[in-house]
Amino acid sequence: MESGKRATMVDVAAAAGVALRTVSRYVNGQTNIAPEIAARIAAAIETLNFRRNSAAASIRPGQRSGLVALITEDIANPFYAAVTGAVESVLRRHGYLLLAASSEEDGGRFADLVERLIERRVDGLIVVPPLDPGPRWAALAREIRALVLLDRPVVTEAAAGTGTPTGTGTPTGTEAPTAPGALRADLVVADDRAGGALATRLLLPAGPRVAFVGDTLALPTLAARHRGHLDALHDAGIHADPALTVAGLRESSTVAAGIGALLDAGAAVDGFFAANNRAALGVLSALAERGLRRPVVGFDDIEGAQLFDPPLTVVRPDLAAMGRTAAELLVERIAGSDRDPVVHVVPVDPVLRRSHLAAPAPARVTGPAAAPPAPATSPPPPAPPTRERDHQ
Amino acid sequence: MESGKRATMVDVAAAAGVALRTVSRYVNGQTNIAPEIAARIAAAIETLNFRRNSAAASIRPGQRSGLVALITEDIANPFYAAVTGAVESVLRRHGYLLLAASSEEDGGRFADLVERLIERRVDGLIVVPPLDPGPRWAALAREIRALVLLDRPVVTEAAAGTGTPTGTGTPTGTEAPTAPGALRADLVVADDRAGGALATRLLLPAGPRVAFVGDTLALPTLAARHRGHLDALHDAGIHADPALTVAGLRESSTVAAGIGALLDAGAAVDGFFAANNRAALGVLSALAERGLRRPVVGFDDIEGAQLFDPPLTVVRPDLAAMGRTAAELLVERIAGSDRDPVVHVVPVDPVLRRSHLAAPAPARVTGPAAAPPAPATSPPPPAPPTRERDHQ
DNA sequence: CTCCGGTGGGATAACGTTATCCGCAGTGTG
DNA sequence: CACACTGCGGATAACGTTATCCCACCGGAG
Repeated sequence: MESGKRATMVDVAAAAGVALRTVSRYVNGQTNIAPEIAARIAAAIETLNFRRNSAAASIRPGQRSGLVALITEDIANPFYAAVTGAVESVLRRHGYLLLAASSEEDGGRFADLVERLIERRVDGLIVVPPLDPGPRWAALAREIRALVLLDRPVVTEAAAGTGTPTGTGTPTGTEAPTAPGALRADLVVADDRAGGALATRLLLPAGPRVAFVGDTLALPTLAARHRGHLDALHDAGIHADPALTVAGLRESSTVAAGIGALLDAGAAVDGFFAANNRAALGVLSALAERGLRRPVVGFDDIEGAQLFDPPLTVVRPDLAAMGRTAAELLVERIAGSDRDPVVHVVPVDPVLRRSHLAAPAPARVTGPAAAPPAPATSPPPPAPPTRERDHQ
Repeated sequence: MESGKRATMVDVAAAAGVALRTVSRYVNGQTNIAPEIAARIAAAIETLNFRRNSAAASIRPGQRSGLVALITEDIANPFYAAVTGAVESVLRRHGYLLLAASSEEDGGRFADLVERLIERRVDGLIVVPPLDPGPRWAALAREIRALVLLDRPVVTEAAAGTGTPTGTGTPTGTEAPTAPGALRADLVVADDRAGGALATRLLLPAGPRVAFVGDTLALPTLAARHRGHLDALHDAGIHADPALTVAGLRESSTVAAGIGALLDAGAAVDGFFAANNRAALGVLSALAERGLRRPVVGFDDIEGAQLFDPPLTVVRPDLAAMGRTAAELLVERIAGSDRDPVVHVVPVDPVLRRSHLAAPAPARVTGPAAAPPAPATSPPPPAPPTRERDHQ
C-alpha cells in the first residue's frame, strides 16, 4: 500500500464505482452529491490513501497556486524572523503556504529567487528589497500580480528614471502615492523617521551632542531614522555635528571598534542613538569594554534587553503588525483588488528602561555590585508612554 | 505585453519557428541543439518573456517538485530562526525552495500542515515534531519519502506500541538505531544530555544545590537536559534534591514568578541551570528584581547575553550545524539514498562569561557602578574551552 | 399519461510540461 | 557510389486535475 505510486482521482473513481467528475466535485466540496455516493467516495479515498495533487490542480487556467513567498535579507535575523512569523500565521489562516527565502542583500541572488518563484507561479510576493536589487528586478516585479514591499521602499529604475523612491514621502499615516507608471506594489514600513526623532528626543536631556550610529545611509530605513534624528536635533535648535553621524558600520564588532576609536579619541558625546540592533550591541560593547556609561537608545528591541547593564531603552517597531499588515494586503491583492497602492506605516513605540538616562555618577567603583531594585539616583523617566512589557 | 496570459513553450516554439520538443530541450539545458536554433529560441523567450511553469513540469512522473518544507514550533523564535536560516541556505544551493511553517506546538495544526504539504508533493520534509503530534501523524509520516526529524525525537505510536522514542539512546556520536518497522527518518538533535551535564558541572564549584529550571520534561529535549543535569550531580556524588527541579514553566514570566516564589521562600539554592532561553530570562529577571546574585548557566545563547548584568554564561548548541546537517541529510535522501536512518548529534559548547561564577561579594553597593574590565575578585574560569566569540 | 424542468453524474477536452517514438538529413566509411 | 550510422527535430501521448457539455433520470404538474 505504501510502496508504489500514489492513488489518483481515477483510481478513487474506479474504486468507488463513480465517475472522475464526481470525485472531483466531492474533493472540491460541492454539495450536489448524493449522501450514499459521497460515502462510497470517502471510503475509497480512505482505502487508497488518496491525496489530491495540488500542483496538478494549479496548472489549470484561473487556478491559484496557493503559494506565497517572502524574501527577506536573512531569515535567521530575529528582526525578520518576527516578521516572518506574523506573515506565515496570517497566510496559513487564508490557506496559503509560505515560501521563505533570504536574499543575503545580494541583488543577483535576489533576482534569481524572484525568477524561480515566478516559475513556481506564486500567487503573491512579499519582499524586503535588497540595497541594490539589480537590473533585472524592475522587469521581474511587473510580472508579479500581487506584490508587497516590506520594511524598505525601493527605487524603481523603470519609473521614468526620475529616481523617486516609491512612497517615501511623509510617512505619517496610510496614503496612496499613486506614482504613475511606477511599480504597483503596496509598501509596509515602520515609522523610521518618527522613531529616529523619538529616540533622539529621549537622549537630548542628557546633552545636545547625540551621536547617530548605524549601517550605511544608503539603506532607506537607516536614512529615514537619520532624518528623524536630524529632525529632533533641529527642533531642539541644535546644529547637527556631522562628526557625530557614524554610519556605514554593519557588523556589531565593526561598530564596537568604530565607537571605541571615537571614545578613545576623547570625542565629546552626550548620548548614542544606535539605529539598529547590531549598532546597539556594538555601542554597548564599546562602552562596557571601557567601563564607561553613556546614555544609549536602540532601534528595535533585543531579547533580554531589560537585563542589560544598564537595561537598554529602545524604540520598537511593531514587527508583528508589519508582517500581519503585509500579509493582509497581499491576500487582498491576490483576491483581485485593484485599488491604488498604499503605504502603510506601522508605529514605533518607546520602551523605556534605563540606558537613555544620564549616568547617575561618572565615578567608578571597583568590582561588580548588585544594585538594589530602584536606585534613588535615577530620576523618573519623562512621560513614559510604554513601560517594559514582557513580550514572548 | 504584461497583460494577458503568460507565454507557453508552444508560443515560444511558434515564435522561434521550431518544434515544442526543441524548446523543451533548450530549457532543460540539453546540448544537442544547433547554435543558430538555440539563438532563435533564446530570442523568442526573451521577446515573449517566457517563464517555464515548474508546477506543470512537476506533475510528470519521476519529476521532483523542487519543494522542501520545514515545520518548526514557531519561526519567530530566534532558536528556530537560526536553524531555518541554515536550512534555507543549504537547500537553495541545491536548487530547492523552502516552505516554512509553524506548528505552534499543536498536533492538529501540525497534521493539517503535513497533509497540505503532501498534497503539494514536497520532495522532502524537515520537522520539529510537536509535543503531541496527534493520531494522524504516524500514518502521514510514512507517506513522506524523505523525512528528517529536527531537535526532538518523536515517539512513533506505530512502532509496535513499545513506546521507545526513535533514537534517544546514548547521544554521543553518529549512529544508526535501526528500529525495525519504525519511522524511517533521520534525526538531528543537539547533545542535550551532555549540554545539561556540562552546564551543571559549571555550576558545581559554587555549591552542590544546583536547581534545574525549565519547561515540561515531557519535551524530549528538556528531559535529556535534565538527565544530563542528574548525571553531573551523580558523578559529583551529590544526591539530587527533587525540590530543586522546577519544570513545567513555559513562559519567561511564569519562570520569573516561580523562581521568585522559591527565592522568597528562602530556599537554599547555590546555582541555577536554566534549561532554555525563556527559563534563563525568567531566572535572571527574578534575581534582578530582588537584587540578588546567584550563579546561572543558560542553555542556548541569547543575543547580547555578554551585556547582561552579569554576562550570562551559556552552553550553546550549534544551531547552524543542526540546520545544515538536517538539510544535507534530506537532500541525500531525496537523491535516492536508502541507507539506514542515522541519528546526528551536534555538539553543545560552553560560552563562559561570568554568570556561572559565585557572586564575588554578597555585600550590596548602592547605585549601578561601572566595573573595570577585569575585576580581580573573579577567579579564572575552570578550563575555558570556548571563550566569548562574537557570533553574527 | 405525458411533458418539462431540475439535478446529479458520465464522457471528454484542456492546462503546460516532459518523454517516447520516429523520420529525415547529413556524413563517414566500405 | 551506396549503405549505414549518428544526430537533431517533429508529432504525439501522457501527468492529474478541473470544467464544459450533455444526457439520463426522477419528480411534479398539466
